[in-house]
Amino acid sequence: MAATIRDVARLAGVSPSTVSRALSMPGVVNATTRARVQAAADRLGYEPNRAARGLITGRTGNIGLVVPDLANPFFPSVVKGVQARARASDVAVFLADTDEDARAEAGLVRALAKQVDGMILCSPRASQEDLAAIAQETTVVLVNRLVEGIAAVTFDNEGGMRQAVAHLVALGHRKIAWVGGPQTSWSSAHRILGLTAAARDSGAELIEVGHFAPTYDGGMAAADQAVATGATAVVTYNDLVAIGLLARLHARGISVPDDLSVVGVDDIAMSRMSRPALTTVRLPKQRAGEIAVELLLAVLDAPDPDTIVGSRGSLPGELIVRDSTGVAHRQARP
Amino acid sequence: MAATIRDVARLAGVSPSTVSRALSMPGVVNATTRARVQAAADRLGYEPNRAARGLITGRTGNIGLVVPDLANPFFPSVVKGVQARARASDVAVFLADTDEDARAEAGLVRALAKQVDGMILCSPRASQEDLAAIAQETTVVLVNRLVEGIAAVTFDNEGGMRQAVAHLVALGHRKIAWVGGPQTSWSSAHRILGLTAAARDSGAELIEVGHFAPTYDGGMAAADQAVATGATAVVTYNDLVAIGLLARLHARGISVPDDLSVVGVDDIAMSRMSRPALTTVRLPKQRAGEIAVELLLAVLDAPDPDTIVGSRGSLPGELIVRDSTGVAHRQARP
DNA sequence: CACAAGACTGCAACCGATTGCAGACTCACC
DNA sequence: GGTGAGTCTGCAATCGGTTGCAGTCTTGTG
Repeated sequence: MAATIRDVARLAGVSPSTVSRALSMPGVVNATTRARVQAAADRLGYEPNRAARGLITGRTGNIGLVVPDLANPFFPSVVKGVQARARASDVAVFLADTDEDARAEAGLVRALAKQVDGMILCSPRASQEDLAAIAQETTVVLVNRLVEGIAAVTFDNEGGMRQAVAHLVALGHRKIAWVGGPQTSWSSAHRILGLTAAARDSGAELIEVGHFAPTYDGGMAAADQAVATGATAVVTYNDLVAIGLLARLHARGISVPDDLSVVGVDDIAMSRMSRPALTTVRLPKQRAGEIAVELLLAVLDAPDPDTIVGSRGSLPGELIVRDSTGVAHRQARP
Repeated sequence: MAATIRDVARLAGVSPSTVSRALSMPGVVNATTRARVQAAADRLGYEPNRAARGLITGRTGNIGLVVPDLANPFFPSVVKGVQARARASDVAVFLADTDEDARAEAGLVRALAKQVDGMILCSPRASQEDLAAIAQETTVVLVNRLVEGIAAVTFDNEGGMRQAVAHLVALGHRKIAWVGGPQTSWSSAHRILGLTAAARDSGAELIEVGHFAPTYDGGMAAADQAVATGATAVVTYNDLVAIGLLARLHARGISVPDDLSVVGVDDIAMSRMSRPALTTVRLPKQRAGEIAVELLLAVLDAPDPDTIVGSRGSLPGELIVRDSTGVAHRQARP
């Protein structure tokens, strides 16, 4: 059985209160006493029980993290960022995977809320109303989603899309297809805004191919429709979709980038490994996780949280040019 | 602020004890009273604070999960399995990523131990002694590692390697190279045992190429050495390595599978997306996570945990044949 | 040498739950 | 109507910590 504060107190010959103070408010306790307590604590391998502390102080030192699907390589990156930053502040992380189930989300948040100081919801699938309700009960930071009145860290989707379009237009592309993500995806909606604006500004034509699952198979499914548009370049919702699309194009004997250029979004690890290596808009996923933690801790510490809610971070994307984009030298296919 | 048991009690006009009983020991409480309590709890959105419960009952309903690196696609799969199974039993999961730091491992376990009922350590990098010490203090289940006296769920490395060798030998390969993982990797050590035995039994020659990082770059680094052995087939520590190896072979103009066959291990999502699609030994990663939770819960519930420790699960691998393996029709390269 | 100020430390209450124990109440039966 | 059995519910202690308050012990000063 793990050592309690009483065990340490007994061994050091002091009261539990003194142990508590010696460990968490050094300076208040006599140096000699503190050394004795420290020695006892070390010998027993004592670590205070955060849960118990949380009952008193209202701060457990735990945070919750909810993601839709860890199998999507985007999320492990964010989780890693959260982990790293949390560890640096001696904060432990509860992780929940909702399996893309919007209803499960609220329930999980509820269950976790009691044992954490606050929660980070990454790309939440829940409705705006549900999120607002959740934020009412516990401190929340959103990642990759924007809801009125809730602190959030997002990616600059518009800027990223502008970079992609500028790159393609510079290569001579004038007809660009967009393979969208899930209908309900917040980021998909914002990416198309950026694309539309960028296309308009640069005189290119944008053709929407529709909504697809944000997966390899979704990309396979989208490929033929993208080709049928006659576009010379395709921008996809994310890299997984782009890679699935590449596979289908390869199977059909359509050459990338000679016949068709392809651009993804995210820059997951897999993207540099695809053939051809994927041109993509890199999102600072890990950084987003780190910032989310910082934002959450800041909100928790703030006397007036509302001042901070306003300061949300929008992280810039960065175009990574690899081999899946090239000069538009063929006419559009029939 | 979230509702406490006292709030519910006040609203229902009963004592906190009655609320506690009404919610967790139905049958003991009068039906009328219980209904009143239930209504009050629902209205306040009451969820008991597990941490507080844990102080009394010794069971928090939380478990800890430690992985070396979420960026390695192997681990998110395991985590997903753990998540899914834990959620089914209404158990919450603490996740920690050690960043491949063996020393951090023990510290993280210590910090988490107090707020969880038990921990699952996935592919722990810590020494056998440290693990034994950890298991002394808290209930532990290992995944992908075997240590005397600790419950564990492992993969049948030997069996998987036998399947791979049988496949290659059937294709006519007689000279097989092995690209090993990290020196300290338990599974790498066991895979080579299986390979050696299988090679011996089937009259094939096994050539060890050395130890490499379990990453794409590790595979790139290993490729040239693997080719230099003159082997007609290569088995790699895992799929990431195999995919890196494929990339380097492609760059050098070495055709897979015509010039060289490649077999990976794990069957991560990426493997079917590589070009050529990777033949690999599929490990039931998610299942391993699920079983680890079951094992942990069983050990926790067992009156005498030692009886269960013996019953460790070894999960079979399954050879998935794709396009990276073919008939050995060329002579070994110089 | 007495006394006051200041530095430490311990006592006890508290956080949000659970649970053994005993008191209160209902009801049936003699 | 009194008594006993049985059912239900509340009291109070407990878990592992934290913290306001008060008591003790030093130490310095007049």
